[in-house]
Amino acid sequence: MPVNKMPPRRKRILDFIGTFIEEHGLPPTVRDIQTACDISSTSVVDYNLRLLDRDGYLKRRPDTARGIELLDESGNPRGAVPKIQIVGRIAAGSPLPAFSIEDSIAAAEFDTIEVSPELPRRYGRLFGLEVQGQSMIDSFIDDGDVVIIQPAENADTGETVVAWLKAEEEATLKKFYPEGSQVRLQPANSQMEPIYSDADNVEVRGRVVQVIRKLG
Amino acid sequence: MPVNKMPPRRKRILDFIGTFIEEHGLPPTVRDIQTACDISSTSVVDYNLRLLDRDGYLKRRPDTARGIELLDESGNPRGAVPKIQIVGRIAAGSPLPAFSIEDSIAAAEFDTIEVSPELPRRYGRLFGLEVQGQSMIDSFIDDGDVVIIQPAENADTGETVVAWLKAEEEATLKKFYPEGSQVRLQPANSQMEPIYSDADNVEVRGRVVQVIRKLG
DNA sequence: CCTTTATAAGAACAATAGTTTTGTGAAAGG
DNA sequence: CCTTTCACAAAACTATTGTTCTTATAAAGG
Repeated sequence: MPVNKMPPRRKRILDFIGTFIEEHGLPPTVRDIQTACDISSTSVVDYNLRLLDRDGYLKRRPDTARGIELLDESGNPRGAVPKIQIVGRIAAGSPLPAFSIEDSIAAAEFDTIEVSPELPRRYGRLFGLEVQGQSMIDSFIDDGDVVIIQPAENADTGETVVAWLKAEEEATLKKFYPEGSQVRLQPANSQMEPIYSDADNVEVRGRVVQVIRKLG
Repeated sequence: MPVNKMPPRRKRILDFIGTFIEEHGLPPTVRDIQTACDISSTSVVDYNLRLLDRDGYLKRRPDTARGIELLDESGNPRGAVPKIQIVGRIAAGSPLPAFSIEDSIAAAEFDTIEVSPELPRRYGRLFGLEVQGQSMIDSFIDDGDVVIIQPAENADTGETVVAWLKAEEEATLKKFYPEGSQVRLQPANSQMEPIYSDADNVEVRGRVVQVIRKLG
């Protein structure tokens, strides 16, 4: 059952559980839900929780007080600190690592970076790349910076993307401007000159969502 | 009672609660703690929980299943999404806003930014500044970037700091190198020249912990 | 009209889980 | 030596909270 076609009462229950956890730091009891959602019986709450469980919105721990755990779209526990895998390094002239998420999960040898929970909430599945060297200097990106990327094969005009230039075998981080059969790749730094390339030569690998520089 | 002088059993209980919440998404019961920490009676768990509560390590909700909430050093609930206040804007030539946290809390009109929970855990109290214009271009910092800062009056050699130049009435973000009665302020960009100033003229306002650039 | 299904209600039940009471031994202070 | 405090233990008690059973209603399908 999709979230937009959910009976209002069930949606209300689901929402309440989220805000309750947010507010109190622990899940609500069946009776908490009952009173908050104006339900006359605990059995009705149980009934709806069972359906929400069945449809993958939450997981219930049987015979456990407050044994409710909210899940995200992919079935993972929500509220867990989002750790984003740094699947490789990006540097002009060096190929990008495989973009397959499955590969990344299989090989658990990658570094991770903690990000704000807001990010996965807004953008879904993300991955990170560490910038090596000062090849991205024209976009204010320093050696060691981590760019958080949402996988994508295409981008809107003006979006900052990870672009792969086939002929040059070069990855770069630029603003994306399709211009007919050409593509203009504009550095964030307005003092630098854009790159023009044939549209066939440019592959968008993902949208850049955030750049993080750790210091100290 | 400081955490390093805590009886081992109590420390073990505190640690267990943390990992349990991390793993299960809800706090443990008294009996969960009992078995995990090899304690013979629930009353002993209760006894230690009471002391941990008294000393500000956690908060207990009476008569509530799993009513344990871990607190951080400042007494705020842990696990809550850390929202950091952007207390003002930084730009060369314009004065910095007041650094008093109390003022910031009083005036609730500020924007906030969500960061990784790791940050407050490692650095304690933080605040944010939004960079205005391209005055920090020499440190790879763009217009609109947010710098996360730990308040501090002094810094170690080589740390990146927010420095206030009294005579120039100018705030800047540089690496800090004290050299006798002089201070060298080195941009992160190695191609740019450092600033030298009299030590009396330089006030450290805080250490830069992270730089965040939002895109998309 | 009958059957099925989804949803809801009320009440009672049973398991889970917080609290209390009583007691013990060791260490500290006088 | 006595008292107090701290830390722990065992058992019983009570409150909370998940679960189940029975019944009811409305909508849908035939």
